[in-house]
Amino acid sequence: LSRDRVLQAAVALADRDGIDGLTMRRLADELGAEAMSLYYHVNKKEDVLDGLVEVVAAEVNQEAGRLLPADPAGGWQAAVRQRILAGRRVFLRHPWSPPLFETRASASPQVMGYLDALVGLMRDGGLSHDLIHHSLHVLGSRALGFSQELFEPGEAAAPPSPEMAEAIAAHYPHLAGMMAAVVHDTPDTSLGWCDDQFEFEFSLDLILDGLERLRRVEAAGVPGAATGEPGAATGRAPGP
Amino acid sequence: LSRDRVLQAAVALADRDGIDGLTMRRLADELGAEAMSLYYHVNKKEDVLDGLVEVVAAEVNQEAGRLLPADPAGGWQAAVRQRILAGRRVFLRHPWSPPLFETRASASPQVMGYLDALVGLMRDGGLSHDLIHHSLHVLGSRALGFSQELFEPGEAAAPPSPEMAEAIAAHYPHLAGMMAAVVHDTPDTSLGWCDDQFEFEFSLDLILDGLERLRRVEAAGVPGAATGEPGAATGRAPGP
DNA sequence: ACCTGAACACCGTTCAAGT
DNA sequence: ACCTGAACACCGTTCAAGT
Repeated sequence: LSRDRVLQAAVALADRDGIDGLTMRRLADELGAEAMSLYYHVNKKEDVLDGLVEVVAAEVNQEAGRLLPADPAGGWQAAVRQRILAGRRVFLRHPWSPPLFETRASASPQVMGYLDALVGLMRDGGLSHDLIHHSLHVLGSRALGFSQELFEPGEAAAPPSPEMAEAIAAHYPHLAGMMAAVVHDTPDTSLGWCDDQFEFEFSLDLILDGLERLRRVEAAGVPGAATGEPGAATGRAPGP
Repeated sequence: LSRDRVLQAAVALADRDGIDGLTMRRLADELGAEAMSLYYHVNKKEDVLDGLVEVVAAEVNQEAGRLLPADPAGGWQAAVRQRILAGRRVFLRHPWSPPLFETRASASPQVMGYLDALVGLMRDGGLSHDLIHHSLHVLGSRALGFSQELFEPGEAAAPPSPEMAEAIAAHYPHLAGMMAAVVHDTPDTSLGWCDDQFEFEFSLDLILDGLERLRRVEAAGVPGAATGEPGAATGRAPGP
């Protein structure tokens, strides 16, 4: 019994039963010990949860570490893209972990290390520190490899039944129109009308593309011109 | 005592004590009743949490409903932007609610109504249903008015102490460089080196701008050309 | 119809006690 | 040094009982 073994067992338990199934008592059971024994290796349950973030983030770093150098033709975007998609593969294996990262990422050395490397890739690509800072805000959790969907994958992703669709159409005409059009236009994905991997990559590319555009603005003009104020960033005229 | 009064009290309690302070027993106390009385008006605690999403989302719709029509010169982006920023004002008042939305938005008629109107605005702006669908994925929770930060506002947002900065610099050179540069470049915001409102608007504009660009691609070319496959969206050549 | 008390099955955690 | 049993203060929830 050790802190490490406790954390490994906790990951396994969460993978199997979800985060709600992770209980100090059940965790101890899993290890063939009494609940109170855990407290010799761990301060509180909070400490276990912090440790889980650390373990999963380490897995992300390991997955990212296995990557071959990205095709230079793809620019900094290709390098960032493949790193983030590597992270995503890990989160698909541990779907209970994103909510944990959302509250605890800031405390994790492994996460800091991951982001440090990501910032390095962007720096190599010629982005200013200021633009990189903004990019971390735009990416949010996507920088790590997951995104919080409003309608979680698998639920709204399943095609609604006809009578359900009818009811939706009556109250939410625009949503209904959108759903009908999407299902119709992409029959190949109609078993679930949202392809999560596709949408993740689409979103990531849209953001990386926007950042690259700002990099070019910076490179061409006055430093800070691209990031000085909202609106300026997108070329809109400042409001009244 | 009624379902409505229970939910109102729950919002007030969460505003005051946070989501962890929201307990069936304490909620009953707040209402001058016994814990078990609540179960006459509510099925389970889950039902209360669903209700909270509904109440907050209704507040978002109310805030959005008060908006004047956006300046037509700003295009669909101005309309979407002001609607989303209205939502954000509500979430600033109820900071405990985003995690709830992340798991329960799909069940909420109020959220559906909000999104329906948002889709309508984009439709008016000439975006295809397909592009609108992607845009909801890109925006994620930002469509509603909040974004999940990896480093939560207020913590990493405070400038690190000198010795802390030293330690960070040793292990995370790129992060340290970024932090130093950002603090140096924007001394006016140095009391907290991230201006959350600015970053939210910056990110939102970057995304809306990317979507508008795709709309123009669609308008100019073959339908679906802008959204057919990852990479195509950003003009990159498809990978091998 | 609406509310309640007692009770049950769980939590995380403390603390004194074991080896 | 490491583990444990009993106990405490809390949970959500059921159920029979009150008015």
